[in-house]
Amino acid sequence: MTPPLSSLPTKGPTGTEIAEWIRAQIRANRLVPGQRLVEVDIIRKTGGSRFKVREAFHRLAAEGLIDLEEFRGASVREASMDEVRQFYRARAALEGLCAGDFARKASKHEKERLESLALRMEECVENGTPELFGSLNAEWHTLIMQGGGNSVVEMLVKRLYTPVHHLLFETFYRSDRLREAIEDHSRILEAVLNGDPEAAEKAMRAHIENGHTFLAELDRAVHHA
Amino acid sequence: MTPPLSSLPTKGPTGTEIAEWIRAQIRANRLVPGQRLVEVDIIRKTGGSRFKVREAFHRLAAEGLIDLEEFRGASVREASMDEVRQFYRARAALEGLCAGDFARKASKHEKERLESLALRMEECVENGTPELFGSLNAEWHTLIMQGGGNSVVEMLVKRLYTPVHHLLFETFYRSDRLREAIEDHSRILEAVLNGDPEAAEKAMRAHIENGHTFLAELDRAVHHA
DNA sequence: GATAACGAAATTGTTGACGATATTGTTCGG
DNA sequence: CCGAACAATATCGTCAACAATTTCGTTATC
Repeated sequence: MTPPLSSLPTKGPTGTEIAEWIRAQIRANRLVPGQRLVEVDIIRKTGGSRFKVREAFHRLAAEGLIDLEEFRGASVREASMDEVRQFYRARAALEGLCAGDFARKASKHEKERLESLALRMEECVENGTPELFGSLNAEWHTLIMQGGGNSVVEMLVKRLYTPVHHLLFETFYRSDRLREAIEDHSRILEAVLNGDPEAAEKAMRAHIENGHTFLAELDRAVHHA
Repeated sequence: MTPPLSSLPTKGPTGTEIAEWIRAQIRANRLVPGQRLVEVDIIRKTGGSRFKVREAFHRLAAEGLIDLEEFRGASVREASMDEVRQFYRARAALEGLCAGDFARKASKHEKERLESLALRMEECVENGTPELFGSLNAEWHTLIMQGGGNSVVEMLVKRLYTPVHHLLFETFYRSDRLREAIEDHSRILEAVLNGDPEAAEKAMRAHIENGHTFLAELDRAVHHA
């Protein structure tokens, strides 16, 4: 067998990659809840084959990120406000667990990094750079989850984030919520520095519940208007 | 509106049904960790087409229940002991959350049902009927999760159960573990009857952590032999 | 006897075509 | 002008055939 020419470089994306592309689109709010995902469009935009696109669809459907209806294709799943509440409560329990573990076994370097992130986020609030706050905040939560040493929980939490990512992003432009978050963070940081797992868990759970409360009130205000 | 499954007589199983069949096989320990899943075999045993089987594979891979390797097909994922620990810790946090919510808002009927289940499980230990204990135990946990009113958490927990179901099943034949579980259950029941969410959460978390401790010691004993 | 090279069989990856269904557009009658 | 029946298009579901790759048994060589 002589595979004559090096025809390798023209390799399309794999199903997993397409799924990640779709997830990214959803996080970036370029695909909004309820929007239909037409196979041909995805093929055009990603270069993948129809087969791979469908593979991606099934994976995302299993994650609960999209709906698959017979002969009607895929559409971005839209979470009800009650479901959003459930997402936040689940995250509170899981990230609380991680925060406790992190307080239990964080290294000196990790603690310093956490403190540094907290300081930089405070600067963001003063300087009015919410986009930077968002990425630092993601780093903050990732650091604690990875430091907790439970990759299963980390994956679960990531899946809980994606469906509400666009909502979360809005809150970064609300300076009152940011100030509240800063206070939450300092409480978490203090508990971690003191090596107090229970306090860290409690503070993290409160932090996330606060985030949901803010979101719920925002939604209620919009609904009344 | 929805012409579901039964109204289509001469049609093979859908992808979701095949996935559920595979899950059931894994839970029943008829498919053991590491075992390869050959497409043709699944087709023969379920009557589904190859296309549907692959659809099921991708769903299960997204759940993390099977591994999918290029040109090497699917195989039942085997969890390391460390991963099993992470499963149990995640479950402890999530089911603890549900137990708290359940204690907060369980109806009189639900409380009675919980008490009844506890009594019947005690009888199982005395009568030596571990299979029945297993199904009652499943009912117990399901009741608390559904009563908590968080279907998102319920789904997450179910996915955390499946990969360790065969291990869990073994423990039902250990009367010492069963007696320990009975005591855990009575503590949870008491907290629920008292309407004490924090105690209920704490007791549930302890219950599941105990379950893992037992499993870990069992594994250590086997490993030393 | 051990090892490497080879080839047949088994298994999975991919593509394209065709039927089934939903969606949209059009026409007709009132 | 409006609504209902009908036709055209778009989109999805399924399957069968083919290509690519691994796996495993066989043989040749040292």
